[in-house]
Amino acid sequence: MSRENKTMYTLLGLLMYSPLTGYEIKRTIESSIKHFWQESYGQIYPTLKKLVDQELAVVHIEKVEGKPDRKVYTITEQGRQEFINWLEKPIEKIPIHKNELLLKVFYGQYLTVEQNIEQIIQYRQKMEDILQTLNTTEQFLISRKKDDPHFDYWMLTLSHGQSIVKATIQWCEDSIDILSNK
Amino acid sequence: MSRENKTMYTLLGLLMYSPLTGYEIKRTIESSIKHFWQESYGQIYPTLKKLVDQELAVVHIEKVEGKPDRKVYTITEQGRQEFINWLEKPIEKIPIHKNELLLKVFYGQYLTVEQNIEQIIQYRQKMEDILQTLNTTEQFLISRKKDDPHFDYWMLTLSHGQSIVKATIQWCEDSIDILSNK
DNA sequence: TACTACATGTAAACGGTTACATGATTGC
DNA sequence: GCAATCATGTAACCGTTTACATGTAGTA
Repeated sequence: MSRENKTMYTLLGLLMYSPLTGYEIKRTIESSIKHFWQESYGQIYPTLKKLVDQELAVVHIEKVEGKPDRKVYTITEQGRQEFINWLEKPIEKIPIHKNELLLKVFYGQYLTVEQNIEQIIQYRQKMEDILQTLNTTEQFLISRKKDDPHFDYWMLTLSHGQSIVKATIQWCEDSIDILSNK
Repeated sequence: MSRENKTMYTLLGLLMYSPLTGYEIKRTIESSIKHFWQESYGQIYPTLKKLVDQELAVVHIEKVEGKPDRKVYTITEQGRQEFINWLEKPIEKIPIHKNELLLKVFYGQYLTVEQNIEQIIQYRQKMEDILQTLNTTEQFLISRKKDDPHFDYWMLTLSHGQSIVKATIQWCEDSIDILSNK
């Protein structure tokens, strides 16, 4: 079995909720877990094929007039067990995240203080944009999904994003202060 | 030129400080930027070769009795310019970080509340371990490097790590509370 | 005796994105 | 007429890690 690749479980988890096509899976990811998880078609379609090979899902083809066939994937009982099995396991490694801004800050001495501050200001702006998006998603969830049994868990992933981004913005502000007093 | 690979600039940045061998570069990374940046030998050695090819660095071989030759790399004037050039550019994309814990939380409805809490408790423990390491590094920096001209910038990268980890621990505690009241 | 530190390097595999191919329908 | 949406899929490439090969010297 693969060492790091969690695409299989990502797809199984979505199929637990309802049968989906590859295209719908991509769209669903885009509107729900995008802020901490992404999958490209280059991963999704081959993985769906694997799921069928391993009998964790079944396909049935829906013919639609004037459009390409829809290949709808449905999770099997085996698939459900495999998914729950993964879900119950504690996570092993927390991989580090390469952060280019921090790399530049680490080498900050080779620029002027002003240049460093400018860099951090631009980073803060990006963080504020991300926070906006998260807040919009939160409003959407509250207004449209608050009766969904998954609601609380979806909100937890959102509030994680908000916490981290807010902490990052605070760090930007503190850092700008520190550099300004140099 | 490559689209995403920043290994070249990472190495140039270290060589700006002093000439180093591939082995020393690896060790230096381990003790300074490890918490937000990693490079493996499989990246370092081929990249050093490229730096020499592009005349951004030069090698000279030091023969040591009883040990393999040391290949010491020194940055060239061209290399310094290339490095500063990269350093001045604002960062473009902020890639999202795949977070397996959040993926599991997102699918939390398929487990019991207790199982989710347990998962988050274990995650918090890992975060506390990371915080410990960061604090130790901070003490080391303060006691041994506080007169280094890079000190303030090194501290900024450390405090970034501390902020994010603390925010994550806080999120864990809040989430455990929310789930306990379900 | 075995492990760690020193030191260099490569090949294979893995995980992932991007670009491309194909083509109908709907809305501006 | 053009862009977007629906829909499937692959090939090429990129970035990275892991495992291996090689060998000495010191230490527990």
